Amino acid sequence: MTPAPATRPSASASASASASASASASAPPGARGELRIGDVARLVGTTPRTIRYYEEMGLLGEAATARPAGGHRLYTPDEVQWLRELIRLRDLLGVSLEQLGELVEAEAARALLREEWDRRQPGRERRREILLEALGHLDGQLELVRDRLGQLRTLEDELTERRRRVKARLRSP
Amino acid sequence: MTPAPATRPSASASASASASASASASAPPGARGELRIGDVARLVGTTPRTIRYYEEMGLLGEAATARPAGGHRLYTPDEVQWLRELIRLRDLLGVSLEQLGELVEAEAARALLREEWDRRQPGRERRREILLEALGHLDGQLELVRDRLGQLRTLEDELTERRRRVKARLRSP
DNA sequence: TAAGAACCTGACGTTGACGTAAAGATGATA
DNA sequence: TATCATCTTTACGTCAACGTCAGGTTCTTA
Repeated sequence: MTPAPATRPSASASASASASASASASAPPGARGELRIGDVARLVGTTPRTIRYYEEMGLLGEAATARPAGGHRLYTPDEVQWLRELIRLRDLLGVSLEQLGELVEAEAARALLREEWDRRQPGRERRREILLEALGHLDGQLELVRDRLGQLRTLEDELTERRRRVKARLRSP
Repeated sequence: MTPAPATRPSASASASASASASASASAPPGARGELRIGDVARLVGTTPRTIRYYEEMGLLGEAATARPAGGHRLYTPDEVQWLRELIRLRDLLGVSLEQLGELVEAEAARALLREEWDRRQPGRERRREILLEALGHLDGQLELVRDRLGQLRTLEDELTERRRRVKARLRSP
């Protein structure tokens, strides 16, 4: 249901790709490509309530929490993508929201660091630090994913073996 | 919509094996290899309450539901194994107990058929029927498992790619 | 500018998957 | 045979992850 690979902008001042040509033929809500909570919910296949709940749980970083004038929440395409990833991890890894928070809290920190990165060029040493942290974070997620993959592969093997046996008995009574 | 992850705190206590170790200083409870609910719970890493709940939900077949004299539940090794599989599917696929029930309800039917198989030799035609049903059932499970596998592989690829980029930037600033 | 759609913040309700406590029956063991 | 661990049912409690309703505000559009 979510075919879009859409990798996170892992660094550099990319940011571009303003998805202004989004669905409905309406004026840009946030003067830029920002979307309102209802549209975001439809896009990622959830409800506004859930998004607010995730914010309450601290799963959406500072940026997504910040509120523009008027009090209505607005989300950049990056934030929408971030939400998608959260949901994907939730569904595929089957972790609780709290575990999910721990799992990605480094990611939130990374977003902050990225800002620092963009604004004032950090020194060589600082850059290394930031990149290493991102690396450790990715390794953490990868370990979880690979663990799951291993278990699922084992299960697949067992099921396949059973299937093979049933088929054998179908051929030779 | 949400598959609702298991509320269990620690992932898997497993601690399988030691099937005979528990029988070290105790007489066989069910005159055969049958175990009582507490032992079963320890073996599969859950609680008696959960096992009773699964029975209540109809996840344990007729056999496991049948009660010997005294009213205490007794489980054969096969039934213990069945419970293990249920828990594994629950954890790995992250499905609700209701979905789990649908997913394996054919399995329950299969258990009944197997009994029939053992007791009176079914005719060639009937055997075919039974085997074909088992096959369809296995295919159903396999499809779900493989679907999950595909999604997880995609996720792994994406994470690996990000990792690669971070490492590249670590080498060449 | 007036209406209606969408959003806001509480705050209480719901559902699934169990936990837990009570009061008594059963089983194993000394 | 007494004692104690384990089992039984019944029933209420809990926790996460939202759903839903109320009363008010903001946006968008005719």
